[in-house]
Amino acid sequence: MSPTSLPLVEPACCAPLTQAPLSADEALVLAARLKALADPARLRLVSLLAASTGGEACVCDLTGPLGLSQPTVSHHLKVRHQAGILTREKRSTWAYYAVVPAALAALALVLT
Amino acid sequence: MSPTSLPLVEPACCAPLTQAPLSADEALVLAARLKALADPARLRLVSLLAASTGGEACVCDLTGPLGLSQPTVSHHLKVRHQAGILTREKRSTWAYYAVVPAALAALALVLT
DNA sequence: CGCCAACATCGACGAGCATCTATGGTGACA
DNA sequence: TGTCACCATAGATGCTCGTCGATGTTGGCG
Repeated sequence: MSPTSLPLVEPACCAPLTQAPLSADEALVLAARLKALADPARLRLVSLLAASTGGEACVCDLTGPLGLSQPTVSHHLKVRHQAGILTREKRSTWAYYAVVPAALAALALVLT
Repeated sequence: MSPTSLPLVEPACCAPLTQAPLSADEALVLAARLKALADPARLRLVSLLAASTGGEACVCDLTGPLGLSQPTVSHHLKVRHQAGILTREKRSTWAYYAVVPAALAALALVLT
């Protein structure tokens, strides 16, 4: 998809699915956001981050529990950061990622 | 994945993502359910069905608005029926599909 | 200044999947 | 009983994407 960032939080994008039929464009945006979560590794990433102290963790803390290589973890983090689901903060050598609660809430709302 | 049906409604499966870290198995199940929605055509299917009178529609009513061939629509409906998101009722010549509201609600709950 | 650790990027490979055309099965109706 | 919709299945194809190894970049430290 687009290599640039995809604003997730601000517009609720669409009304709940069960209200009005989705346009092709709206469906495209929503599907992209759901795809950002519809993967075992990415779901575990979210829960690992959320359960960490301070709600954040660096890449090196995640490769172990996930059983994935460092480039793969870094790739997932980047994709989901672009989707607006994660925040990224670089402190010296380490890059700390955290979950954006509003992003998940917005998706949940669409499912009614 | 398994060719047989996948029970979606009954167990909430997992606690909200932000509570406890997900096991690999739980993540697999959840991801499968999210993937059943993470596609533009399938999202539009849900909204079309939900917005129809009586909350149901037959295959021939969906191919037009979706712009997809009949086998493709039939395929999507089958997959999501197996995922527990849709119900199927055959009346004479037509096959009517409807949304299971509880299935969407269960997914929304996991996103907290 | 030189070395090392943490992270990002690149290129490639393989699995999974959405879609199509063609075909089979089934119920309605004259 | 023959014909015609409606729907499901089968097989094939092209694309997306998750994953990896290799390499580049940057900041800390002796």
